[in-house]
Amino acid sequence: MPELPEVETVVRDLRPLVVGRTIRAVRYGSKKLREPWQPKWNARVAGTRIEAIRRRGKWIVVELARRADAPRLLVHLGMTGQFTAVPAAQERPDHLHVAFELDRGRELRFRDPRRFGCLTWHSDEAAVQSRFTEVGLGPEPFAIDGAYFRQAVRKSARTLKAILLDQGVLAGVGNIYADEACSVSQLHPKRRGASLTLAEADRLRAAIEAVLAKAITHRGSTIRDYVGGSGLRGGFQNEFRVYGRTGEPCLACAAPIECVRLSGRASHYCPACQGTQHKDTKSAQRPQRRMKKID
DNA sequence: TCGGCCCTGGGG
DNA sequence: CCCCAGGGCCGA
Repeated sequence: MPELPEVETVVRDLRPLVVGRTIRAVRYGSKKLREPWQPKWNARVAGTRIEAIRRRGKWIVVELARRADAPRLLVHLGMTGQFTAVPAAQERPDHLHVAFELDRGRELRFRDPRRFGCLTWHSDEAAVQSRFTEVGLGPEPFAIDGAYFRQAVRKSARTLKAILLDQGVLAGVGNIYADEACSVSQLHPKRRGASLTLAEADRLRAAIEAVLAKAITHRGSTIRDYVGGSGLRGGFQNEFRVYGRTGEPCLACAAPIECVRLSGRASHYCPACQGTQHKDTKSAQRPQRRMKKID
C-alpha cells in the first residue's frame, strides 16, 4: 500500500528517532522476503551508525555514514510493510523479519505480513543508484520537468491509469493517488495519454503534486496495515474523493462513483466529472454506456 | 499489455 | 468458501 506519501511519512518519522543512533545488533527471521536478509550482512551493519535516511520513489535509503562509498540499507514496503522505531522493550509482533537493536533502548523494525517488501544491504551509494537504474525508476513527482511530463504522457497509447502506475514515468504514485490525481484533474483514468491536450497534461501534473503534498500533510493513508515510522496511522483515507468510494456520491456533483479494472487494479472515478466523452479515441462502447445511464 | 504469481488476512 | 487488498516481477 505504501505509496509516496506513506513512505515519506515513514522517513520523516524515523529521521529524529534513528539518525545518530548506533546499530548494536541485528535479529532476523527465517521467513523469505521478496529478497531475503542475508546473515552475512549482520556483521557489516553491527557497530555502524545511521547518519541519514531518505526517500526515493517508494524506496527508503538508510545511509550508514554520509560518505558515498559507505554502505546503505534499501527498504521497500511492498503492500503491507512497516518500518518503525519503537522502544526495544515493546513486545515483538508477528511477521517481524528484521530488527536492528539501537542504542538508547530503541529498536528499528521491519515487519511485513504479506512479504512483498524487502530490506537489503548495499556496499555503497553507487550500488543503490545502479539498483534504481535497473528497475528503471523515473523522476520524483515534486521535481518533474513540465515538458518531460507532457511528452511522457502524450506520446503514450496507454491509459492514464497505466501511465501513472508506471514507476518509470514517475516514481512514487500507486493505485490510490493515481485515482485521486485523475479525480482532481477531472480526467477519466481510462483516457489514453496520447488523447490529452497540453493543458490537460499540465492539469494532471499539477493534480499529482497537489494530491501527494496534501496526503503527506495528513501523514498518508491507512487502509489496513500502514503505519508511519513511529507506529502512528495515516489520516488521508478520510479525504479520499474517489478511492474506495464506489457507489457513494461524488463530492462535487453527487453522481455515484464508479469502479472499473484498469491495468489489473480497481480504478475509481466520477462518471460525470471525469466523463469519457472527450477525446478518448477508442470508445466504441460509449453510446451503449450512455443509454444505460439514461435508463 | 495482459494475466498470473508472489503472500497473508479480512470481509461477505 | 470466495474474492479482495496500498506493489512489482515474470513470462506468454
